[in-house]
Amino acid sequence: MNFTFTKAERLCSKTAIDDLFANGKSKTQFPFKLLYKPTEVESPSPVRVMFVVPKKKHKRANKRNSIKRRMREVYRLNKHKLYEALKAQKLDLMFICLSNEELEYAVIEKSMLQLMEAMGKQEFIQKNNDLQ
RNA sequence: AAACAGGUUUGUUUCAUCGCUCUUUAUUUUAAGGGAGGAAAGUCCGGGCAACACAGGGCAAUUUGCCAUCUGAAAGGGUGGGUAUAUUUUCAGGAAUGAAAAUAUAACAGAUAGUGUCACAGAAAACAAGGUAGCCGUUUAUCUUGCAUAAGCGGUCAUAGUGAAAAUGUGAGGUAAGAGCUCACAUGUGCAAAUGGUAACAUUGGUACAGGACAAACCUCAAGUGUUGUAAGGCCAUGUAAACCCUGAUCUUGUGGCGGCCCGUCACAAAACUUCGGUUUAUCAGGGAGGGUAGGCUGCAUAGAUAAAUGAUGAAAACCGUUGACCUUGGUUAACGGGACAGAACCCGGCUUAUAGAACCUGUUUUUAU
RNA sequence: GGCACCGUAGUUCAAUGGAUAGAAUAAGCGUUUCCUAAACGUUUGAUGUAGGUUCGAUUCCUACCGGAGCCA
Repeated sequence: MNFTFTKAERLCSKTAIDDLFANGKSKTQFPFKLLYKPTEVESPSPVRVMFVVPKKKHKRANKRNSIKRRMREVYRLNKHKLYEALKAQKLDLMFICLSNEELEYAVIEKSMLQLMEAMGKQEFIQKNNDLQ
């Protein structure tokens, strides 16, 4: 099992980000909101992901940084479950923090796992529908 | 000794697992090494660096402003001194007040270069002015015949009153009453001088004057400042417009007819042709306006990226707090809890603001002892 | 990252250094009406925070806090 989190697994292109904001679908599970969109772009990783903590919610840069680091850590340790659920489907993801408070690791882990689980199911169903 | 306030310094350490970023090495993921701060923050100043501009001088705009000295590239900072104001203490005095000392504060050049402002109240707010208070003189009237009352005219600003502020204070002379009107002493300011001091400034006598505050109002004086900021700037890729307008230079150039084209020839000319709708009007350089692109490299670092690394989880040690136990009155031990402010984005130097805990220094208050 | 700017009633705006900080609108109460609206009357409500200059500060200066903006 691979726990690395390299550059290819992150969503870095400005055009892709704009596209995700414009055309992506969303799912909310409070402290977080998830934007997602299936893609056809060729990349070595099945999922490209990014993490957002808005400046409106957290004024101080060190607090934004620490929340982003915890979110990234949760994703890094649990991404293999999402990969198994997705199979060949490729996906762009964006996690947005909605909370005003500084979140603990356990809270982040719980709600992000729920979101990723739901994402796996939803994409599976959608893929089946496309096949039918 | 405790509490509080201010200042300076410091700003936890180690291990395990899983990771991130950069460099070098390897070349398919192997090894080695580097990886946040005192403020990285605010962007308040100064500089480097870059692009553009630039004969010289002035104007405008803007910054700084007691003196000496040290530090610094500069901005700024340190130390000492001077002056002013405030507070406290002591001394003198009946008091008003004065003198000395200590502490704190000061954007602390100029209000006698000029302009402006000073609400309300008040007679008057800076060229002084002059009232239905008051004081004084005088005219008329009254009857109580007076050091009277009322009215009018005039003098005056000491007294009262207004105000944040009322044209220096005390005493004497002077006067109808008064007034720097005059004199003496004092106070303050300007001028030139002497003495002390590197200087700011202080003291002394001379002379002229009596002048309100505000420059954090304009301003004056002295000393300085070219403008814009790394999203600057340079290179590459992608993409478009080979079209339009202006200027200059060059050339026989442009348009139309004929010969299939290159090209040649004929006609006309800044206009030519036309189906009367319109169509066409050379090349090069510079500028304008418009269109397109929405990426990368560099700038760029002995930390260093470009949706932006420096971490997450667990454990231990030291420190602090609470509770319990033991010996005993400050130690040991157990459990639980705590660790601030804050995260580099071109780099330095300062300033400002934030900061748990620890150490040191200063001040205030309380308690105890002498 | 850099550069420039703004904070006044719940809202939109005024106010030359002179004060009880004004106007419209909103909100509350009342009058009118069978009731509501409209109209009329009335009340409440503010200078972002902290210092300084000044007799006096929304205004001038300094430091913070907050909010919008520009760059190729």
